[in-house]
Amino acid sequence: MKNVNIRALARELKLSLSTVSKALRDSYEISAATKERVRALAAEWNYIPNAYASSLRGRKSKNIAVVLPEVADSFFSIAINGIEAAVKPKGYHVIIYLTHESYDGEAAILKDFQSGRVDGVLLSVSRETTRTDHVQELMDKEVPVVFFDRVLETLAAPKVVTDDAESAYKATTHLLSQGCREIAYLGISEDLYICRQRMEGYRQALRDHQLPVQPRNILTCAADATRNFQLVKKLLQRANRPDGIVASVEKLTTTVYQVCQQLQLHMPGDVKLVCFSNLEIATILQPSLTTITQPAFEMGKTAAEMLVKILEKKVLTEKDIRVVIPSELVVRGSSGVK
Amino acid sequence: MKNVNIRALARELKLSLSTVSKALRDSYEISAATKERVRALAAEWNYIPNAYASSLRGRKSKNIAVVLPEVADSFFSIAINGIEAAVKPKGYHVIIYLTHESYDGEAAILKDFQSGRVDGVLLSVSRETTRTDHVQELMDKEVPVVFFDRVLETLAAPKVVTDDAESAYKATTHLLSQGCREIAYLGISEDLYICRQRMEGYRQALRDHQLPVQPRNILTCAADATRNFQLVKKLLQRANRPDGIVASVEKLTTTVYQVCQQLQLHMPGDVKLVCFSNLEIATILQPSLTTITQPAFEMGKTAAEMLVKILEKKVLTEKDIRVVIPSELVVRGSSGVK
DNA sequence: ATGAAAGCGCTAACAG
DNA sequence: CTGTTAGCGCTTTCAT
Repeated sequence: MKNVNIRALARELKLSLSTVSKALRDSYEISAATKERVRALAAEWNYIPNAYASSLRGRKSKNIAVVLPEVADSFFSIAINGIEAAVKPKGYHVIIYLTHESYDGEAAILKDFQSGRVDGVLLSVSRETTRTDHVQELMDKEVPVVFFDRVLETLAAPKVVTDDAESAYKATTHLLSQGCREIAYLGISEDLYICRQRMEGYRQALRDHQLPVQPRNILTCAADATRNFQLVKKLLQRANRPDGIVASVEKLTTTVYQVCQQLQLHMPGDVKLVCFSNLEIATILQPSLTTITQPAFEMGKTAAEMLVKILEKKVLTEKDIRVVIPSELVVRGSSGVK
Repeated sequence: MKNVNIRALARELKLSLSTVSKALRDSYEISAATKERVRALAAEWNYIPNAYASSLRGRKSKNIAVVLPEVADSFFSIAINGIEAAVKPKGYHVIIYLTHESYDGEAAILKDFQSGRVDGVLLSVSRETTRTDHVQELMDKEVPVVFFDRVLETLAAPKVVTDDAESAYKATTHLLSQGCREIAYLGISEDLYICRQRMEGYRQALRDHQLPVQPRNILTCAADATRNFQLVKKLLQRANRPDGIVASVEKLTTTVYQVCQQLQLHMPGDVKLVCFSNLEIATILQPSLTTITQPAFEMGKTAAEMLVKILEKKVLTEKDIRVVIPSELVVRGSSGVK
């Protein structure tokens, strides 16, 4: 790469390596005059410290990893901004890794972190992830992990989540109050904790209204878009088709609208819909989409702040602290309110 | 971090450091038996090489940077997948950096790459970027840069782009053939090369149809969503308001639909719209959105493949090679076709 | 086929 | 206040 290193600066200035190093790090041991000389030459020569050398030496990289299922999802893309906002001022670099909803991908990525590449990890697990050992192993190597959104509940690591069960409860109750009696729940995984929580909220709402929880109304849309389309289509072609849908994930918005279009079902007349989503375009859909809007930015920011705190050894003594930031039900046209 | 290093393995196996190192790298100098012993213990002890030590020594990191304006945009999020697809098999890591459309952010990020943190860079410049020196400086330090989509035309670096001018030409011609006579063009920057190209295509189409290019019909929507909304609203409130719009960027879709909604303008009756966009939801909008769909995945993949080739020294002798992958005009409801 | 030793660039403990 | 020195963990000559 480049050859301006501390040694070169030292030689030029007729100083020792360590003096230059200390001067650059603004050590109290170095005289103001010397510091000035060093800084001047460093600037002039455009000296950039070698990241690997400092990391090797100091055993910290100032890199934090963000491990996500995907980035084509407004929740995650907004969360990234929150994360960046929190760590940039602290001088950390954000490295984004994508699992593409694959457990193997996730495990391979975390494995790699054992090489010391990153100082800490922000993790939102894949849809497939049921095991915890890959994360545990990393934590055993003293790499701090903070979960956000899609957490592994049983691990003793900090977690930042939203009130999934309550939100789904609210959404379902809202649909009930709009007159729905056959409400379906669309999940993307049977294992994902947040999906289970959301489903739980949905079930509880039904129970609290003396309505039966029908297995036929609970779908897992874990496949590709075309298969999800078929699944939802079948659902909405049923004789006793649902008159309300709670969709647990943004992706399913398109699916439901498309199916309704094809089946000539009218929203909100024939079917009402609430979707967990941070999509900006919720307002321009016809009808506009009633959403549960998650605090994506805040969740990312909070998780990142916790991680930085841990890295800076203002250690959280409670390893399994859990922060809940509530979501908001934003009522729009798709649930029948003009 | 962790303490299983080569030294520990060597000690345990009663071998020298170098023998272990060579064995792990499958050197021809080492006997099969020894290799086996080494590998076995390495596996058992879960040895993971220290990334910084190897990088420091070998002056390569196996990291490539992807520098983007933002990630909440389907073009970029899909492009990332193409990039990953290309480099994962080669053992490279993808590190995503976000400029948030800021030149300063971009410059700071590239500056940091001079530390050797990454072996090469895939770059799509910010809306604000007019200067080239920050990139030139990096290239001078022998860090290979490959542009994709948003290129700096004057730099002698490989570029992967789509046929921006032609696509805009096609879009405009399409609107003309649908009967539009007062067509507006919405850009996001006056400097961005691709925006200029798209605008050029638009102008050329008008000229070829003996229509005047009206400055009043060319807007730069470079600000936040609310201000863009105002701008577009003003445009569509004009006495001689446009009957067609070519929007150069996905973000503006929402804006245009919202304005039409508020002004009670009917698409495609009152206004027709074509948008550069890879949005999946194009089909569920009312009316469905006519798009110019860019080959996002292929562009990312191609750019990444070029970069890898350069890194592996199958050098491209032509530094300023330029690959053009065409976009596709997908006609839907918003331009008046059912 | 194996090992000794130098060194990538930087930091920090220890001396002066 | 400045300098000497010993590594961080790994790869790579150059011996043996």
